[in-house]
Amino acid sequence: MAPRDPDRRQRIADAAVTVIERDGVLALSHRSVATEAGVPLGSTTYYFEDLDALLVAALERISDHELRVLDEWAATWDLTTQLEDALVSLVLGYTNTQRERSILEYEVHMLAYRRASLRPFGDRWETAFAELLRPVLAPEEVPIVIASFDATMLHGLGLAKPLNDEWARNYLRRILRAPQP
Amino acid sequence: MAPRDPDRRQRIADAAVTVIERDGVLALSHRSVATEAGVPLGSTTYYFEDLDALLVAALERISDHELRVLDEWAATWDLTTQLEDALVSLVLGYTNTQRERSILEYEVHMLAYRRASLRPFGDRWETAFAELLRPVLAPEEVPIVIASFDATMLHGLGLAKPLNDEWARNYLRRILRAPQP
DNA sequence: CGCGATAATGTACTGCAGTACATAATCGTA
DNA sequence: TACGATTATGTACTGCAGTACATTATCGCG
Repeated sequence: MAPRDPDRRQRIADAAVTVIERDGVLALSHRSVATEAGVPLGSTTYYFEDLDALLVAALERISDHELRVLDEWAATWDLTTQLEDALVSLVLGYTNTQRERSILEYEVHMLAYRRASLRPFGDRWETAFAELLRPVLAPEEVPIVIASFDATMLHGLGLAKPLNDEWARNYLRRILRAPQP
Repeated sequence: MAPRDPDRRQRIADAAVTVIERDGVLALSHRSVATEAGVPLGSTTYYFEDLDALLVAALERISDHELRVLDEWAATWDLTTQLEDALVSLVLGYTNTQRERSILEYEVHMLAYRRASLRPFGDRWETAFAELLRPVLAPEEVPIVIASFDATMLHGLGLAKPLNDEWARNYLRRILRAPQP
């Protein structure tokens, strides 16, 4: 028979994303997701082998979304000539208007240290970011700029107040305009 | 009556530290700690109101230790004249020989975003670090240098191989020797 | 129209965790 | 030495979570 509700699997995965974003990765359970999605408990176990599969599906969706945002960012700026502005804008967008999501990203990064099945998600975004930077930077500069991006992000997320535009710019400028040794 | 075993509370807290370091914060439970400490289950609930109290006690001990390490570091180097070398040495020490501990530090940082009771631990180390840097840097440089430290740490922890000495030095140098705007 | 395959569900089983608490052990002191 | 205050323990209770699985619903198709 054909599925009665062909999107159900996706809807469950979406509910998982919602739960994770709202309450953190720890709050993920078959039951919390089933409630969130408005489906019976049996559905979540029917569509996902076990909890890990559900988590992976949710992280996949989150990750996909993040990569899309990153591509849009790359399409908006001319990275060759506007790298500094582009990076500042990216950082501010994340820390000030995508705070929850960004925290989640780093949460996953940390989780990945302990749970091997999450390892890929820790790297996916960073790899894509590196891909975008590669054409406009010397190869050895890429990890340096990425590290400086992380630094600005962490600083911004740690603040109670929104990240200051000039602070971010100043930090990134030091890296980008540094004299090569 | 006098306590039969006056150090028991400490021993339990130590066992909690061991569990957390070995298996992560998620693995912490009354039972796992009791087993680790070799005490009956009743002991952990006797000495600690609830699991959160136990977690806090463990994080306190970890935090204390980290602050002591930081003080030793500050005493070893003349930060006024050797700041670059000192920072490189600190980063390498953490990423290459204190890897587990360092990951744990960032884990707690992330947890603190969600659990209010852990908030203090996210900041304690950073505050102490800032304290040490304040005398040798312009005030506005302090958060910048801390951010660069975090950047180098994250980069180092993300690598499969040990962090490269020269990479860390190069990164930090860009921040420290940048021309002031 | 009915039948079989597939989709979907509800429930029950198991294990673990936090916590409460009645009970026992211990030791200073009168 | 006996008592009682305090320390310490074992166990039982409760709730939640993952998972298995028997059962039911649905729909395409002959």
